[in-house]
Amino acid sequence: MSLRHALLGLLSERPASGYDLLKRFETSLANVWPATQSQIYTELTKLADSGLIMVAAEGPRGRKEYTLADAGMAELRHWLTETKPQRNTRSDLLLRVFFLGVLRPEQARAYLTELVELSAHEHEQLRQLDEAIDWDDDDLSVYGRIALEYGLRFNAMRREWAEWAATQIK
Amino acid sequence: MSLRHALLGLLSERPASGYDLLKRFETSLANVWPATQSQIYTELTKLADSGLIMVAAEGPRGRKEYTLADAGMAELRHWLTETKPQRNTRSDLLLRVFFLGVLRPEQARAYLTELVELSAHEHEQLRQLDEAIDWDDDDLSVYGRIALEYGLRFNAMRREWAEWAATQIK
DNA sequence: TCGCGACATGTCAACAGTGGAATGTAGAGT
DNA sequence: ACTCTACATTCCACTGTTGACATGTCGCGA
Repeated sequence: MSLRHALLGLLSERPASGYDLLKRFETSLANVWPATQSQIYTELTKLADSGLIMVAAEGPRGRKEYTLADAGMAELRHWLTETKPQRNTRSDLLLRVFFLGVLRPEQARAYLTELVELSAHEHEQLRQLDEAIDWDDDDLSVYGRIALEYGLRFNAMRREWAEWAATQIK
Repeated sequence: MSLRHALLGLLSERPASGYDLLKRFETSLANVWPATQSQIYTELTKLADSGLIMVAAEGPRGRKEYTLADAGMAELRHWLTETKPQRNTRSDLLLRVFFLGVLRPEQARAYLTELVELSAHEHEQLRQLDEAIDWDDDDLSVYGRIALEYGLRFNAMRREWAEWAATQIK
């Protein structure tokens, strides 16, 4: 149940409406924890019901601006410190690798080459994002930069691995 | 819907019962596509209903041994070649990093240090697994080895990243 | 002033995944 | 003969995720 914590986390930075949060999911969290509109609105209602967040203000188009309640902040901290990271690794990308043996060698190699390109492409996207943002010294910047660096290193690693893997076939 | 393809993939290697497949999920696929018992049995029934697999033999304890049908092999090949890998990246581990700012610096650093240890531990487990298996030249070995190498590189990367990240704080 | 795009929320059906309970059999060792 | 473990399947309630549909408003530019 990490979606609720993602929402609490975003609200810990500043108050926001469901719509605002949706936008922020699409941009900053898209690569880490994608969420749909329906999921976000449903979860916000539940969070408000259980008192972890509150409606602080109502705006123009039925807009409801939520803020983090004390209980919400406590829950967020608890999630960050007390709960152990659970292995959530589910990768259809890697799953396919296990079964490449049913294809002809050149098809298998083609799949790995696609992965090389995919990784290179994603790496480039992140690099451009990195350049576009002017990083400050605040928390958001420090941890945002750390998360982005993960993406860069991950894609570099995956690219090299796929290149190596292609040489292993046949 | 990758579970069905994972099952098709395993059955492409050799016929098996639900119980057999469960064991193989627990060992070889656990790090890539975890699945529970209930999920596997349900999916096998659906696959048999739609004619992608067949009950080839019935054994001792109500055991049903499934084999891949031609249609199943076709579907497996289709999945491997035609469908593009979809970004399934959902990482609660990385999600937390975004919000480490709400903690005190030493707590944030502690989290990253935990990640270093986790990565080192998983790396070691995979290294031992690598040693325990005597790799042949067959398809299973080649692609199994490639997948395992991914795990090794991934954990090495994550470890270095977390070590670097810890130095970035405060 | 009219229309369009961005803002804004809510609901629903369907599917995927989790965890546990219930049930029973075959075979190996004592 | 007995018991225990591994084998083997089915069902169920609950939560999480997806995608689509429905509905409406504000404010800006032509």
